[in-house]
Amino acid sequence: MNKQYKPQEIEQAIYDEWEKNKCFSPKQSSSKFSIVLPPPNVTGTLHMGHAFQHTIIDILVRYHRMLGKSVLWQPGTDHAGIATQLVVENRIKNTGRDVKALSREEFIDEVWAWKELSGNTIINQTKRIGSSADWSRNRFTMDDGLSKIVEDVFISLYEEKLIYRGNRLVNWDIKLQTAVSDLEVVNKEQDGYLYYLRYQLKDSSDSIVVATTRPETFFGDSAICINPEDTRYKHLIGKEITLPMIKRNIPVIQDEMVDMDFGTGCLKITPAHDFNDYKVGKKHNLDFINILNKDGTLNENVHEKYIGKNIHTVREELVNDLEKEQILVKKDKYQNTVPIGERTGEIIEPLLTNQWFMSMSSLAEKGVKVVEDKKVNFVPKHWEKIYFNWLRNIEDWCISRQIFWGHRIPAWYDDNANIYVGKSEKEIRNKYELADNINLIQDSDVLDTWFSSSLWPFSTLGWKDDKSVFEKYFPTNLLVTGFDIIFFWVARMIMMSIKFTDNIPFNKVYIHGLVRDSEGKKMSKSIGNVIDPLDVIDGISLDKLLEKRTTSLLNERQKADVIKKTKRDFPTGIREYGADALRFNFCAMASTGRDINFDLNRIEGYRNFCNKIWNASRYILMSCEGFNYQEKINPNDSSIFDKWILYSLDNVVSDFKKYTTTYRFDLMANGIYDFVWNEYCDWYLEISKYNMNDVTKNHLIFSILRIIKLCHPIIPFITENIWKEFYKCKFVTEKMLIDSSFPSQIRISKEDDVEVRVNRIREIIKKIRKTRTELGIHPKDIIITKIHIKKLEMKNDLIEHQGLIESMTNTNIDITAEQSNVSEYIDLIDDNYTLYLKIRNMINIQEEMKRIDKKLKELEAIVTKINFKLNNKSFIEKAPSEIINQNISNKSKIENDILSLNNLRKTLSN
RNA sequence: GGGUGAUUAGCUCAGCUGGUUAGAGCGCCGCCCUUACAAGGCGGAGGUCGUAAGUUCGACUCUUACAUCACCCACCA
Repeated sequence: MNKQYKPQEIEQAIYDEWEKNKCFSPKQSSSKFSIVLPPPNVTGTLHMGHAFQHTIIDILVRYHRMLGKSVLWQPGTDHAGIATQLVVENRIKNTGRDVKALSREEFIDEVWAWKELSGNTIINQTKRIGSSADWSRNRFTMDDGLSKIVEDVFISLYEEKLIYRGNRLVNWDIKLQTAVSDLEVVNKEQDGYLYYLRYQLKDSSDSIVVATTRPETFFGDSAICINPEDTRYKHLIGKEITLPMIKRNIPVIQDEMVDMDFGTGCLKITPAHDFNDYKVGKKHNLDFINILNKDGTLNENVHEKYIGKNIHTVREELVNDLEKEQILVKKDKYQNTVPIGERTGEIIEPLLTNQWFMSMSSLAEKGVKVVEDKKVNFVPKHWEKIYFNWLRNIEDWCISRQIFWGHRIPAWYDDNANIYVGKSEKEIRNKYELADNINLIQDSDVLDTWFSSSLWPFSTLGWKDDKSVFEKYFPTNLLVTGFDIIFFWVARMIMMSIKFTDNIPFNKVYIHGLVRDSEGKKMSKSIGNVIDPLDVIDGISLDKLLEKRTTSLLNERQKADVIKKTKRDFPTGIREYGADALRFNFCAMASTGRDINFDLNRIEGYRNFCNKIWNASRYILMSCEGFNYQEKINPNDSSIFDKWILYSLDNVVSDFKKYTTTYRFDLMANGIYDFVWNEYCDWYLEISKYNMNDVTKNHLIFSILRIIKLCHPIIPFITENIWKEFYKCKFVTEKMLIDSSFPSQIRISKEDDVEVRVNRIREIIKKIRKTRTELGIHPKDIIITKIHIKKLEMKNDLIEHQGLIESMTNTNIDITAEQSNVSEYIDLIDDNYTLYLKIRNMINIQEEMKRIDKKLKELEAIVTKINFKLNNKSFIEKAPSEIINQNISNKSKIENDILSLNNLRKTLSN
């Protein structure tokens, strides 16, 4: 074995070996564990969020595999309609070609080519992280099988009238020229104005003033609305006003939805361009006047001067004109929110169009129920509230998109706009007995990408094509995903599964946090703080990192900023830390659903931890060369240290199991870290050096193998590699760690005092070491020490391990029955013993005295506090006895410390 | 406007159903290149747990109010 752990030399080979040996395919077993991977979008490469998610899933997958279950991790990728289409459009543009010149078929071919590229990149990245998914079952949402299911589901929902086509107000993305769902719209605050417009009454010289943030929509007004309680305008109800410029007459109506205190109390109603107005329009049976073309230009319903102008840029000109004509009364600064398309960043316009909708209320009800009934559980639980809230206020889902990339809607129209839904034109002609001379055209729209995603847990698991797989692995045990897609995906999967399989898709939903940068900022290309998981695994030079972060930035100032910050944060680039360190980091950071601040220092710490395990293993292999290892431990041979470490290890194992069910990955990682480093390496391995006999060797191998197994789910590469070394030495018979079984509890009869006895010895060692460094005694100077034992039960242990203590403290020890009060000794007092250290060449007496006085003060304050408690009558009466005893024993311990310090003080002052 | 989460050491975070001298990693300080590991060893400094009140024998932990930050939902044009 190498002296240093070098992840880049081992990881690739190990992964290849796992794949070659088909280690990721489910084994035969009566119990199963199944999980689907949230399919990443084929929009490019994986980011830190994916790496985090994969790590969490992989830890559980490997753990359950080691429990001997039939484990299926179903991987795949998502076609991600709009997002992917945009990426490909940009690519085409960047090569200087015209996207619009391409036919639908040509464009889709381009996307498929891109999909190959991106899909492969993603799979390779996933592998580099160590994910043990069953690649033989890899799926893509637009695979034939999955597409067929999408089609079937659509048809069946249509036949049940849960999918319908309707002319409705939808969120229209002008840039993409497609409808998008409510969820794909984000609201942004913006500085704007509130414009006051004067409308003239018909047949009267009177006028009224309305306030609006969108003056350009007045061409589409079909009423003025006032609150029935508003005495200022009561006389106007039923009258008509004439719209400026276009001179169209519209009625004045009343509705209590109008806020009398806002603006003038008069509200213009534009039913075809505002969601609230749409409702008013429906309620009062108003005209729906559309003023917009699909490309965002104004149509012939506006004044001719503005026809063909863009609705987003026409405002300034229009307002100027209104001002000239004295229609604009005034404008006030006003902060309002505008809807922005999530993908394009363009302002979304409400637009009246024909779209396909899915009726949600009945499905949502069932979706609520399974969570209420605890058939599906969210971790952390508070997400259930958010889930309920959304489902209980759900609107129908607009599922059609006017783009090319996606599942084409299986609907055809004849020349009279009759709708036929079916698998193909041929099937439809049969089904509806349509004559050949009837012209049929397929709907050009595709489905919202989340439609196919919502079927993912069953469409990938053989719902239609492999009953044995479906029955065995569905429902899955768990879903691991981010909170940002609870509505988009999680809720819809639950609803669709119930609808089509009559079952839930998963029992548990573990919601993890977001991976942010080290300052807690969202990682984003425009801020230039993105770190690629592969760059942490493989390392990257500063130059390359700068290039990566700035190539997509156009703004020069932004570029300079990013360069400056990157140089500050990564002056020498990023070193290669390996996948295991990255994984351990994610594990350690994954506390209950909180966001993660990604910090390279942390990674380095965990890389060091891997190195620690590496070297601990190396030490044991070196020490046990040629040793005839017996897998069975005979407790009669074990020293108290052997027993102690086995007990502790047992606790770590049972904690690990507990944390897999409570999803406390952070505690899992910390428990292992603490045990391996601070107990196993710092103490047990050090102790073993003093007494390297066959019994010790046997325990060393036994314990390290358990540790390697325990760590494998988190850090699979390094542990598998170490395992190979043990296999070579014939210490293990199973060839591959991934196939081995997770450690079970060792049931050696517990001896309660083992830990106490070991700790006493550790205490003595620590006390001596502490005193040595505090007094500035060089490590090489031997300290003459006497130990006076007060508690007889300690004596045997002390005598037995005297040499060990001497070697670990560099002392010469005399175990004596007598108290000593020779002045060249200082005494450290404990309940059970007193240590006398013969100290020469003391230094810095002044400073030591100061330190001692400070410590004394602290301890005395604590004693005072405890005394206060113990003297408190109600405390004695009401507190449980074990708490009281604890206080009493603490008190005596601290009083000993005080005594020691006082003695030390006395010795020093002489 | 409604909701959720957060606020603990210089930084990043643990602290479960109230009871330890409030912990860890990184960073910092001192000593040590002791043949598993300097990506290391030994030791150390550093916190009135956001503020205020309340419940309790006892509050980092429970209650209420407030402050600050983050996010989500709905938006009065």
